[in-house]
Formats: sequence, structure tokens, C-alpha cells
Amino acid sequence: MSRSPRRIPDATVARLPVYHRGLGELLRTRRLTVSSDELAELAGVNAAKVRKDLSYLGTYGIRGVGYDVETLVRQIGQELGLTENWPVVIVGIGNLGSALAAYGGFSARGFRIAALLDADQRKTGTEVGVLKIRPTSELGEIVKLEGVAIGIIATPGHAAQDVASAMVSAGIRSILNFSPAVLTVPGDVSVRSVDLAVELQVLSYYQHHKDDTPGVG
Amino acid sequence: MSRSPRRIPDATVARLPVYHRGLGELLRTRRLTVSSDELAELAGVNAAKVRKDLSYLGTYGIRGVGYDVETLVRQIGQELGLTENWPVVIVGIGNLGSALAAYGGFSARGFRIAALLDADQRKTGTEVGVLKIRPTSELGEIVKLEGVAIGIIATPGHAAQDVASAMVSAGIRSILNFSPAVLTVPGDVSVRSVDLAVELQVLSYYQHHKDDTPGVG
DNA sequence: CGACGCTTGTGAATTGAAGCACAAACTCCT
DNA sequence: AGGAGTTTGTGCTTCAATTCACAAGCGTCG
Repeated sequence: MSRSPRRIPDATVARLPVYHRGLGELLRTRRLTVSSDELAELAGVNAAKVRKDLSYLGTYGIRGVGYDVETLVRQIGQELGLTENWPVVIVGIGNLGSALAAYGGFSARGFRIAALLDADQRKTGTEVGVLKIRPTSELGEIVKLEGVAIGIIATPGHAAQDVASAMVSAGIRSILNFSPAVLTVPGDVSVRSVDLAVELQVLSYYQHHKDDTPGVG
Repeated sequence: MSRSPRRIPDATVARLPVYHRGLGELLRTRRLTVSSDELAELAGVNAAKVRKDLSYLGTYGIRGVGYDVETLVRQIGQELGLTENWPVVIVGIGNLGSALAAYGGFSARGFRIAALLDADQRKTGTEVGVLKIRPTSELGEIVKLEGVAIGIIATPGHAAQDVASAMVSAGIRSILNFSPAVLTVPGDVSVRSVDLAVELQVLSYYQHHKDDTPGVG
């Protein structure tokens, strides 16, 4: 499908979006080239890591000069699959789900919200921005019709597994889970979980141990 | 400060909250003991990792039996510093900030929202739940008065660095950043960043390459 | 009371990520 | 045209995390 010369390490994949974001800013300022040093600064990592990461994409830098901003942003976007403008569905339109629905960052960076779903009948029909909330039962239909590949779960923890299973049945193979639950899915389905309380608790650990160790999260 | 026998690896620290969450569920079902196997299932990792992680806390398991649920949940909570009931402030009360303010998970798991701050004068005074939104200028005062140690940034990217700097000046040494910006802070300040679009883009990568590799995020 | 079955704790081996340091390659200036 | 100054690309080293595999310890049952 893509012609990457080598397999890209997970740690690198996790940083590519950050580079992409920084490059987008440079693009807006009309910058033509960028050095690994500058990009490192922008992404909050060190230069050697930037160079090694970018080397996995193939060779696009020019020695003595740096990287062409436009080429690089296009190349990373291509590698991340942002050109596909993936349609996503959000299930669970509570406070967090609504915030996600309204969050401009998604539409701005390669994703299109295809539908908002909620199990609560009192919510269905309500409008959030330009989209109307629809019942969860329509998930399968929507996925098929719109070619949805990515699902976002923003339900309470107790509902998350059922939603995940429904997503998998519907054909979704990538899930972003904001609920505090561990999801069980088939091996070919990718899940990323973000638990807000977990993030805080990790910070709490380092705060609590500030005198022992200057470690950073 | 704490009497941990050894330094706990970062990767382990990141998993402790997940174990803590799982143990909390067991506690509610009155389970007395749990094996590394069961806890692994609950946390979505493998049993060897659970045992090694828990071994950093000291030895609390009983061979042939497992771990005492209540002891373990207390021990992990202690290690994470959850007993301190840290006061936190949230700066930037847009959609995401409001969602965080309303999110029950924080108060439920060791944190207390001390204040909501926003730079927009049209928002200050408005009530979100039981809290009134206050102007950002009051940050220093609030931090001193309430002993706030952890700050949450939910502003747009362009405002984030200023807020972070203000937090540091005010004495905050742990920051949870939801804005799409890389923050520069002194070395003794911990920062964790969660960029929702980045998470989606990482998923996008694996989705895009599903045929090449069955890798998971 | 001894043997058996379970489950932990941890050394040792393996895998993966990060960081270093320098040769290679390019631009610019004279 | 050639030398000085930059900046990339990457082999090698170091460090951290994961996984394996098994001895040690505990409870139970005959």
C-alpha cells in the first residue's frame, strides 16, 4: 500500500504527528526549510531523534541545508494517512463527547466527524454544532454508508465494552477510547486509550516524589 | 518522604494507576485476593509485567494465593500520592475545560478542583457546576491560598505557553497540558501532554498501514 | 505430616529505544 | 575551483523495558 522502505518503530510513529504539527506552523510563516535542530525545538525532543525518525520515511533532507518544509509536511501527512480524511464517529455525547464534537482540531487535521451517537433517547435528535445526535443502533448503517474506519468512545466506563464490540462488528478497526475501561477486541483492531484521571495520577506520583527524584513524566 | 525500596521505572509508574483502577472495581465486588493473572487481564497487560511492577512497591503478594486487594489498593494509592487529595486548577474553560470540570472521574480518584480560570472576561463569573469561573489574573493568589500543586491547561495552543509560565511562577510544579503546544518549563516541573488530534493521527497511521502490519498502538 | 498444586518474586536473556559521534554531502564565499 | 562552515544520515554504544523461566514459598488435601 505505501512504499516505506522499512518498518517504522512505534516510538517514532507517536512523534510524527508532533513534527507534522510543528511543520504546519512553519508552513504558515512561509518558512522554506528547517533544520533538525529547529524542528527538535519545536517538537520538544532532541535533534538526533528527529533525524533518525525522519530517516525512516526515506531520505528527504539536504546536508548543509536542512529539510524542505513543504515536502516534509506532505510526506509525513502521507505516511500518517492524513490525506484520506478519515470519517470518524463519536459514541457517547456527554460533556467530553460534546467537547470532542466541537473541537476544531479534528476537522483541521485530517478527520471528518461523520456522526454523533448516543444511547440515551433524550439526547437523540438534539443538535451539536451542525450534527444531530443519532441513536447508537444506527452505528452499523452509518459505518457502512460513510466508510467509517475510526471510532471514538466517550461513554461511561460500564458502557464502553459494548460500544467497542458494536464498533468491531460494524467493521471499525481503529478505536480511540476515552473511557476508564480496558477494551477487549480482536487482534487486528487497534485501540488507543486516554484516561484523564490516569494522566493526573501519573503526575501525582512525580509531584508526590519531587524530593526523591527530579524525574519527568 | 516515601520509603520505597527502589526507584520505580517510568513505564511502571504509568501502569500503576491502571492497576489501581482495576483493584477499585474488585474492591466493590468484595473480592479479597487477586492473582497477577487476573489483575493482568483487568489492566490489559501480561502477568509477568504485573508481578514485576508490583515488586517495586515491596513484597505484598502471597505465593500460592495472590495479592490482598485492600492492601494493594491502599499501597498503590499511597505510592501515587492519591491520599493527598491534591487541589488542581483548570485554566481555559472552553468546551474541553468545561468537560474536564464536569468530569466526575477526577474528584472520584484523588483530586479536588480548586478553581476554574479563563482569560475571557465574558466567561468570568459564569458558573460551571458549583464553581464560578474566575479571571486568570487570580491564579497566583489561588495557588498560594489553596496550596495547588497541579495545573491543567485546556486553552487554545497560542495561549498555552503564557499560562504555563504563569503557573510555574505561581509555584505549580506539575502540569497536564491538553493544548496542541509544546511547553517550555524549568527542569523541576513535570509536564504531561495529551493532544487529542495527535492520538487520532497515530491511530490513522496504523489504520492506513493495516495491510502491511498488524501492529497496535 | 508430607506431597502436590498454585502463585509469587526475580535473575537472566531479549528486544526496543535513545543518544553519541563522525564521515559524507551540500552551500557559500573568496 | 577550492576551502570553510553547516547539517544530514547512520553505525555503534548505552540504557530501559519486556519477556522468559524457574526456584522458593504458601496452602490444602489425603
